[in-house]
Amino acid sequence: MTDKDTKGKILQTAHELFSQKGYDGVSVREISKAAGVNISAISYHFENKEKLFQETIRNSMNEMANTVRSLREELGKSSTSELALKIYDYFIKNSENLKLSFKMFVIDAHIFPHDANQEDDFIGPPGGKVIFDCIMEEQPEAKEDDVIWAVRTIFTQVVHKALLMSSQCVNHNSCKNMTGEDTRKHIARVVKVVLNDL
Amino acid sequence: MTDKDTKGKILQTAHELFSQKGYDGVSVREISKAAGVNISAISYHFENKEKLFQETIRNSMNEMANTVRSLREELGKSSTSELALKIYDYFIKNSENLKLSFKMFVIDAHIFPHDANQEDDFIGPPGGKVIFDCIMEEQPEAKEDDVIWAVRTIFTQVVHKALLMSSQCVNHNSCKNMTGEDTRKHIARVVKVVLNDL
DNA sequence: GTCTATAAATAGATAGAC
DNA sequence: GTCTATCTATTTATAGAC
Repeated sequence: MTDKDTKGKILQTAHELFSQKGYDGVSVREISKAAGVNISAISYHFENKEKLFQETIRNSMNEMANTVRSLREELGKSSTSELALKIYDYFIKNSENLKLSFKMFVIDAHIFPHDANQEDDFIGPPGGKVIFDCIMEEQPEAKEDDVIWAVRTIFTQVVHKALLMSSQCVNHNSCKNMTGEDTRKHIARVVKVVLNDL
Repeated sequence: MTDKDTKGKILQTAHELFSQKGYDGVSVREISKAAGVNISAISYHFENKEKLFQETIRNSMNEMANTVRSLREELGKSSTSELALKIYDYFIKNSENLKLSFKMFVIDAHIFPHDANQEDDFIGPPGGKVIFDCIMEEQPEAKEDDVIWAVRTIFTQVVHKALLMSSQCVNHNSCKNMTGEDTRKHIARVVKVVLNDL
């Protein structure tokens, strides 16, 4: 089973490098070297660089949605605020996933696979459906449109804050005096006022 | 004065292309060709690709902050909601600026110039100081920490929404059913609930 | 200040042996 | 399924004529 080993190592390494440097910032040579496999193994397993990237994105989006789901299950019937912070913590800890899913979504949009979001029924970010359900349990009387607004507002804050915190820009003026705890308080407050408006 | 012409054309073209494709996605050849100048003119005027990029970023950040300032002056003593929507409209119309300032801030952070934000006194995004002032005029009794939270929350929504709208991802599942008017309503509502909490 | 020509490195992809 | 070797194109950067 050297197949699965090699293919898996390539995928994992590609994930890391693409999220750090973007699609154009990484060469297939670099990926193969970092993964400890031969260059031509990438062509063999993924046909070309573009298809490797798309496969990586698909994995990343799926993992994101699945993780949000499992975070919700772990927490049980908890508050939306707790869930949002759990998701934030996950993004910080596994920032590669977030960067791949969002940054590439915006920057390398031309090669972003259109079937990457598995939640075809839900209009929103991957994992958004879980937050939606959480809010609906907390406030069963809320209208659906309002809850979708709430999900997007909360998710935007979580993603944006996690992106800034996990980037190298924390030394920049705009991010100065921004600690992880400050950001958590910021998010919690956003959740509070958003839910108050439902 | 072919000097200023050439240098200016390079800067303008670099601005467009970098914001579309990112630092690694554009070659200096491509820039020189699109700008209608000779390749070596870039080395001559900017030394190398990296310094051209940093100069472009600095211009973009300055223009962003200046525009937000002038939008505020145009509006006179208006509501924060109106200002936020004006800024959103500006980002949509001039999305290259936003992409350069934010996307590169996150993705090409390793070459982001540390002196790009001219508002050294204010902790927040370029242009954030203007929103801060606007809120303080609207609610003079508000505490500074609360207003900073409000600025960041509002600005995050505006930037994030504008980024999504100006990307090619509008055909993606996550962005389906998202029109410009929906987004404006979304932002207006966020401003409303945030200011209510001050 | 602008040009041509070119150096030197690196890119993605593949042919063919094993 | 993995390897070496290599093709072709493109990259940044610069030397030197005008």
